[in-house]
Amino acid sequence: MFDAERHNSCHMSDKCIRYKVCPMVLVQQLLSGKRKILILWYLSSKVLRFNDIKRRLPDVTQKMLTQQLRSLEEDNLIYRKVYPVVPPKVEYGLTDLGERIIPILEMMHGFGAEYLEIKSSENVLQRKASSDML
Amino acid sequence: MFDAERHNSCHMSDKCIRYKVCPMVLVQQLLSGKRKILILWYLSSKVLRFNDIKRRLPDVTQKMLTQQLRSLEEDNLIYRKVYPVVPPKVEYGLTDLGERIIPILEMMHGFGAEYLEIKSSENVLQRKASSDML
DNA sequence: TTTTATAGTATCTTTTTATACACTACAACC
DNA sequence: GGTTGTAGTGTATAAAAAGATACTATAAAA
Repeated sequence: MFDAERHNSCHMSDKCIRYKVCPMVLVQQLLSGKRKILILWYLSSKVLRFNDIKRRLPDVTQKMLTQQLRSLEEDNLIYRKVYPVVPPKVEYGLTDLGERIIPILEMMHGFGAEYLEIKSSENVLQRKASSDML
Repeated sequence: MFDAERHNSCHMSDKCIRYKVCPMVLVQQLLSGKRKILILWYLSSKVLRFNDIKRRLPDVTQKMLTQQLRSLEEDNLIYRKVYPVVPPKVEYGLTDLGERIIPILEMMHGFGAEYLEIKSSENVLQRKASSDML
């Protein structure tokens, strides 16, 4: 495993020095999962049940989703509320800590949209350039 | 692989509808690597050479770092500039597109710091509570 | 009566990711 | 003449992540 405490060579080390772990290394660890950002994003609009999340992530297996959810729960970014009913009902939502990520998620969404805009305009230019060559 | 085009069940789908891919799914793909966020973070302060980055990521092997860098380059978030000298010199830096991520990285850093604050104050409380029980 | 739905767990296999280690070129330094 | 440094590549192996599939309980609906 990647040992967070061993490196603190961040260019904000003046601000980081008070922590044993570099905040950025921590964030990298919290968010580096194949679907964690998306799960947080879906939960940022409302509380969802297990299958609600699963439906939004069509290519995830139950096992993997459970794993990712447990990991986010361990990190205290989401909570898990079990209703003792049959059939089972389990709700997932952001914790107070998790809600602090929402503005970051919103910026990411904005960035993704910009990225797509730029890429598509590049493609338009490329198509134009290659048709000009005919 | 995880097929970005197959899901668009984002709660911002009104804004996403113009794209084939949900911007958030794209961002998840761009950033989900074990060290991508950190690499971008280090490059956001200045242009770095291969070994400069490697030194900042003590637990990464050359091969893995090369792989991550190539992937970021493919996604057009970083550039790679080779100087034809001996010994070799290669510089990595953020592209224009990559620079647009900087504000997100800065917020992440802030979030990480908050997270650590909260966690450490919880630990203080925990330690206090358990010592009170003696 | 059979089917459907929920939120999982258990087991096995495949795929992906990561590691260790050896090797390259050539200039400059000792 | 031997060593060091750079930025890699190549091969083999080990570890981790992901996937497929089958299975659970029980209520309610068809």
